[in-house]
Amino acid sequence: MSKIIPARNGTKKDAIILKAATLFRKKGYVAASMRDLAESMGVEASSLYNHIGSKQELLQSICFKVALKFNNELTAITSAKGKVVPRLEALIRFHIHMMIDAYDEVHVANHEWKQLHEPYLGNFLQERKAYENSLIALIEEGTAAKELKPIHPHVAVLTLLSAVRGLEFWQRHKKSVTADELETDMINHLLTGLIQ
Amino acid sequence: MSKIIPARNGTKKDAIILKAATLFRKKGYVAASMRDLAESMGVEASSLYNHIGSKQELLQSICFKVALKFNNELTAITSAKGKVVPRLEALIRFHIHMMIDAYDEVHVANHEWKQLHEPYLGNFLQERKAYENSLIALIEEGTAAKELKPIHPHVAVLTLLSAVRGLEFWQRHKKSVTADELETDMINHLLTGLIQ
DNA sequence: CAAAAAAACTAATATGCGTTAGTTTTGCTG
DNA sequence: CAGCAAAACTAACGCATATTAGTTTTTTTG
Repeated sequence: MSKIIPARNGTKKDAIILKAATLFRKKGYVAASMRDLAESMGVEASSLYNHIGSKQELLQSICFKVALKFNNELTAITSAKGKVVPRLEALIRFHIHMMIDAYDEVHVANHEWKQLHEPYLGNFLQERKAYENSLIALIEEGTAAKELKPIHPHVAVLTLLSAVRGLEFWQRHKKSVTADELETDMINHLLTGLIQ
Repeated sequence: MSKIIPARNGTKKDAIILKAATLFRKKGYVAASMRDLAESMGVEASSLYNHIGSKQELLQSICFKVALKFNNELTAITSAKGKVVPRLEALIRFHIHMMIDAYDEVHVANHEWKQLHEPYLGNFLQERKAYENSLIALIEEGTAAKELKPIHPHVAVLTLLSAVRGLEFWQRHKKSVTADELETDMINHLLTGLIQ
């Protein structure tokens, strides 16, 4: 018999959620079994149920924890005063840092939300939509102030969000590019383009 | 009893693969069952096996069909003569068109390749890596010719590929932005930036 | 140190899965 | 229309799954 070790500054439940995020990222939510998860914690599958309600609850915790963090940051940024460009830059930097600090959880929220049950699925999509709309408003503010080029704001948001989401593929290049270089180059690319 | 209707200019197997792509995109490969697939074709699950080898084979067909199309196009573009920028532009346009014409299959190849068994998983990743490397070489060519800004080519490729991959989220906005507007705006954004 | 609570265990349940075997129906071909 | 191949069907297999029930072990508490 082994024991579940609580997460740093957290409960045993938190520890399970963290391991679940790693496992769900690696294998996908459906393909990852509770036995896999239990094994990775050195425990039998049924023992997990002393701490959690269900497998689905784990996914919900992960997805909404991530959503909350992004929402808090975006709210701070959109409600701040000042030029749009530096605020946009701050948001991109935040996305990059989230992808580095909470890689597994962000990855799972991005890829496995489909497996959420109702009403969580609907809530999650609604939060995403709201996030997108706030960002669209920020772009429009920038275009109106002539800080940004005239561009269809939906397209700009799509490009921005997709680009930062793609940071999940960056793990492979960690050796050749540092996080700082990445940040600088990506922000430059997204804000000022590739062409000399 | 119903019947499987062959794909236009194709076999019944092709028809199954097409439906599988749609189903795998909607529910994910693991969550999608052969019974789901059969039902969507108006047939019993076991009947599918008169035409296909296995569920896994369906995923393999989808992933490698997509990979082949992308590889062919990139080979044509990288081996062409001329300036880098218009070639890069052509590649981005190709990605956009693929996402519109073969949405389900591209989506599945992008999201479900993890579920490929060896040696297909290894082959697929190798093809992706080669694709990325060719694109990096193209960017480096552009930087050397001073057509492009000095940027870490890994970052540029990551940003470009991620942005076009994100087109899968565009279905929602089809009403407010046409494919042509999307193409123009995204290419402008990626090549010349957002800032006025 | 005894009682109580927490958390592990074993065993089992019901369900759904991919796939196979064997059989029947359909539809083409001579 | 007979014979044959293609393709559908029903039924079942073996296996993995999430979860529950009941029990035992460990840890905490008074």
